[in-house]
Amino acid sequence: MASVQYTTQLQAGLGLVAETKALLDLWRPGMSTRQLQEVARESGSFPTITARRLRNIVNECFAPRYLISDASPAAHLKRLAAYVPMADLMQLMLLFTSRANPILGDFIREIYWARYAGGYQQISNEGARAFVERAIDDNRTSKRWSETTVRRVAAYLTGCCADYGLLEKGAKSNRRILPYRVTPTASAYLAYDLHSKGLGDNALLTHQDWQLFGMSREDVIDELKRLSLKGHMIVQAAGDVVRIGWKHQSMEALCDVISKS
DNA sequence: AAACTACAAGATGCAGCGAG
DNA sequence: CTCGCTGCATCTTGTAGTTT
Repeated sequence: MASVQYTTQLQAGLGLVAETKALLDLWRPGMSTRQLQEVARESGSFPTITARRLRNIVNECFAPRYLISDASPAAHLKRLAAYVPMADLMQLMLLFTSRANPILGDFIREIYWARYAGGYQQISNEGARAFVERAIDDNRTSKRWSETTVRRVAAYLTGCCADYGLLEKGAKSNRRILPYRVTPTASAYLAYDLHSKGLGDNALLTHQDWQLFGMSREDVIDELKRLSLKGHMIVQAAGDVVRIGWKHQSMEALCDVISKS
């Protein structure tokens, strides 16, 4: 159990799909958070947004999600953005947003997929609220949140899921669960991402990031086998041991191959 | 029963504030 | 300064009451 603290950072912005895409266009490798903020302000891409709000979006949402690890997420997404469908980008945004905001990742892993598997039709903000209250009881927050903050963070969790396509959109307190499945682009990216971080082939299969997409170890193996048909890798499964032959030399190489397919 | 209206309740965008 | 939390304003949605 990663005992990372939960924060209310999601409140600075939920999915921000369109804003993220616009910022990726403006961002250049090597650009700092502050520079991006300035470029965005002067670009005219955000005519209706105040400087204060832009600071929220860039510093509290874009930077923690995509400018970590030497900005590699931003660099990769920028490479992909022009070529791959929005649905693929949104899955990767979900991945990075969940890593930046552990409360969202845990909510998806523990509540969303449990409800999905249980055959429920919808998830309510009340349900999300119960999750938040339990987290506070478990000392996952630095202090006990106020009543309004609990209610709002609960709504942000479901709202963010809606932005990324896991739940029905719109301002609702009870959202329908939508069919959701990892795409080949997202799974190939995640597999190579974990590999490039130094995870062994077997440890990689059970990494918690797969559970954002509701995938068990066996689901991951099946998915990697499908990817092998596309030539991304070679998978050898013998009993409990899995060996993967990695075809691409780097994340950059993978992104280029995906873009050209 | 359907359509319309008015109002309450809820959701979200935004920005200020205190702590460190 | 940055980070994390919360209050406020606005917009959206649900609903009760009224009219057709």
